[in-house]
Amino acid sequence: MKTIRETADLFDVSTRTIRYYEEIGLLSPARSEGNQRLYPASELVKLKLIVRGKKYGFSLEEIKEMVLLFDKDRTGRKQLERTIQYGRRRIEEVELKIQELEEMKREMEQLLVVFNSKLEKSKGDEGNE
Amino acid sequence: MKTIRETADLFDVSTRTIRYYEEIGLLSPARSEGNQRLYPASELVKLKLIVRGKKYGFSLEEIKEMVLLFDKDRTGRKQLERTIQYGRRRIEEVELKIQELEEMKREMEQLLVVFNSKLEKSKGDEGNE
DNA sequence: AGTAGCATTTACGTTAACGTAAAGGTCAAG
DNA sequence: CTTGACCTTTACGTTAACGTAAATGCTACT
Repeated sequence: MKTIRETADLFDVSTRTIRYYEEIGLLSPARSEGNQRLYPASELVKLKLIVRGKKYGFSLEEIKEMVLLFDKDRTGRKQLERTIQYGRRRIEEVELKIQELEEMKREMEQLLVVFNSKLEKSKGDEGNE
Repeated sequence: MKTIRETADLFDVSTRTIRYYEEIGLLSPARSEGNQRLYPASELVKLKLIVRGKKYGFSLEEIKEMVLLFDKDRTGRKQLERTIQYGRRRIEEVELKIQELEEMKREMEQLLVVFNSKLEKSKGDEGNE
């Protein structure tokens, strides 16, 4: 059970950020005798997912959907099946993002090729700059 | 030479968005006789880069750096070399993003495996729900 | 039991990336 | 040459995701 400060340092975020995530229903830490927040391992796992999700273009609202899916104890079979289905869709979205980033990378590499050939050409005429 | 509306429709963004990109120095369209914006192919290419960049987690400030690199006519050799170097770094960043997204995907798949096994278990005791 | 360094809630402030409205100019069709 | 659909600039409004400050409570150590 880590304090809010320890948790913040662990993920390199501010305590305000952590409290904000609680405000919008993403985290629900335990409390100490004196009402101070205490983060068990399960909350740390959630925070890790949040931080990573943020880093790669998901909004907190989107992340919320994802995290809440893997959060509640899904007892009913139907619920479980739905969760799995929804999870698969999310994974497909991530795959799409990866593919488009790869296309972006290829385009940028193409541009570099163009610039490189310009550079080669300019090797003939030394003397300017 | 497309008008601002045609351009907006082409990329599915608002005209305000396009004007905003001009405000912050990302686009510089031509002008008609009567002072209306006209977008040649080169500006459309830039806008495409911007839209794609946005979609995958880059801020407009970051995109600005990238776009401006491939924008001005880089005449000097030193400038050209620097541009290429900087471009390579950007590509590495994109590669990193891809890798971390792939890790994210793997983790999500792991979670699905866990849920699937839960589902299998619950297949034994039919009768609830 | 005093105090330094944490924590709490409440609430206003900030920035990026636009949205939206006002007041008016431009352009193509008829 | 007059509409109607587009365009212009100016400027204030909005939302997400926190930052920051104030007033106060808790905790660990000496």
